[in-house]
Amino acid sequence: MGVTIVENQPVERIKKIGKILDDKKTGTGLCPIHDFLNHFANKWSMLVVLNLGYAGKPRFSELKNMITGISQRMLTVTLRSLEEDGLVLRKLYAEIPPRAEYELTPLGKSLLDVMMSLGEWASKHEAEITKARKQFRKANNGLRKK
Amino acid sequence: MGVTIVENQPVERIKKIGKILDDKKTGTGLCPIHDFLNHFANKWSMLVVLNLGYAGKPRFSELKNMITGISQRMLTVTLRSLEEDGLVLRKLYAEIPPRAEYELTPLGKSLLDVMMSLGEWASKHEAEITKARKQFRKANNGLRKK
DNA sequence: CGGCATCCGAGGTGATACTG
DNA sequence: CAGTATCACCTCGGATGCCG
Repeated sequence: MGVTIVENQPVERIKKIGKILDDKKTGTGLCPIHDFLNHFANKWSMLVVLNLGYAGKPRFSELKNMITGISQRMLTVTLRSLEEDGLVLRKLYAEIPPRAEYELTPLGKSLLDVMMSLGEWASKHEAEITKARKQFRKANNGLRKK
Repeated sequence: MGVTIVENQPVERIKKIGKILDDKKTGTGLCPIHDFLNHFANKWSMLVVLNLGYAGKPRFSELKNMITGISQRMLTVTLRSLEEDGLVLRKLYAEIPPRAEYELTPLGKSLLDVMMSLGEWASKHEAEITKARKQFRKANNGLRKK
């Protein structure tokens, strides 16, 4: 029987990945996903997007309270970055005291869908990963250790 | 009229996100997605997973050549981390010269699906983001600048 | 309240050299 | 070939203080 060929891996999938990876260079010389990750692969961006999707139009302090462990600075920086990328819309009301509202743009909402998939995956497989980590550490205890 | 309620945002989606965010704490006191991101939110992990999904069972050096810009060290570290999380399987053949093969575990393949969604999103919206960035910079030139 | 500027330490990342 | 080890950098991210 066919040992390695195709296996249960659809050829179509391979093509898809190839497209993601190769895609006409972005001018930066990187594939789109790479370029995307450069800006977006940090733990706060995704959490902010998810929480914005959850909350609707939270104010700055509301958002800060929602996201466990985030500092004011990081929330500011992350929001600014997302705003710059066109994923988040910032509305500042010139009131006293000042008020700011944040919400996802349509582009941001489209990303939210993907983020949700990722979140659901994490939620679903979290236990598996934790288990794998323990096994790994047990198996390699004193082996690959320094 | 109901100003903020529901809007065009399905209630079901809100519930889903809430679940992702709140889920019974992971023991670390963080929601699953947060915990996941702590280990996984760096630019290399996702690229390695995607390339492994693409290549099948590449050797170390093959993988290194596939991923633009990654250093030997970072590839090693990333692979080790993924292996520890149970996403990647490493087969080392005791030959001369040595040979190592890497492949995704079933768990890793399930993540691949999600990564592909992310990759397709990035590929699809990359131009939009680039455009948004330029606009943002133009609009705020000398405004929010230092 | 909603930021921004600054300082500073910890850790991520790369270059280089070495080993089995 | 497939790593490990060491070092040096340099960005990330927290703490603090100030402003509109």
